[in-house]
Amino acid sequence: MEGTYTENGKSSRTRSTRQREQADLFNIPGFTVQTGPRMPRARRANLEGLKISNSHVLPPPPTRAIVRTKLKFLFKKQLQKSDVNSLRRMVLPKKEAETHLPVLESKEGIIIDMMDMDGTHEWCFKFRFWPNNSSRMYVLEYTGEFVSTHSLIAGDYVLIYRDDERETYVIEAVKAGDLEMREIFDGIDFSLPILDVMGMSIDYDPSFLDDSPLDYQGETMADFDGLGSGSSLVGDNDNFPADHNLG
DNA sequence: CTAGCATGCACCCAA
DNA sequence: TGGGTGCATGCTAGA
Repeated sequence: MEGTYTENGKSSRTRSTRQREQADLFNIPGFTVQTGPRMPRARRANLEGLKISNSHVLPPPPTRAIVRTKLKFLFKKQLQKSDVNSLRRMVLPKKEAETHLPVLESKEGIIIDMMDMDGTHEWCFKFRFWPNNSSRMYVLEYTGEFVSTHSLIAGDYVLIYRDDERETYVIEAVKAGDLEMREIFDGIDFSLPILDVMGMSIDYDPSFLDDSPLDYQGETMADFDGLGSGSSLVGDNDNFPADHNLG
């Protein structure tokens, strides 16, 4: 039983100070500073109302292609062990999450649909944050099947794009060794700040990918039923920062 | 000194 | 009782 906080001595702020700041920042009702065993946690939020399927991935649509679709590269994330383990969640870089993903008003977060660049999946993730010290920690939940589908391991990458025409996000799994090849073939430096990359207005044609099991037949994402207005990008465009509307 | 983030782990709940 | 969830803890980089 973890009953006391063990300061590592690197910070002059005590845990209680940090927790008080955290409580103030997020206006947590009934919060009192922990000085002993952890407080009992609130009852777990009921997710039933969110109508998330068990697998959190929508049924595989017919094979479709993402060809010459205008995609804006938003950011990439190198996966850590904790991103690919059984917890089925990914920690997102704070700056990128706040800049490029919908603004979260509550820690409960939102459901966000992402098209898979492989053209055969549409993923239903939960984008939320955890209060963390006096800041936030952004996570993408229900990523387990995405990770297993693409056999992702620590060191691999996920790339997040924005499709402004369809007003949806696109997620791509990239193996660690493949990112360099992507930069070479696409001429994109994924390490660049986002505005530098966005200025290129990526015309993305993934058909060169050898590891794609798909048959790109010149269709567009618009050909796929279910990705139109019904796509449940919770927290609609009003929530997007202005720079999402470039182009 | 602070913020960001990877990860540990207490706690909750369904089986 | 085991797995999942939510938050705490500790490490690291940068201001």
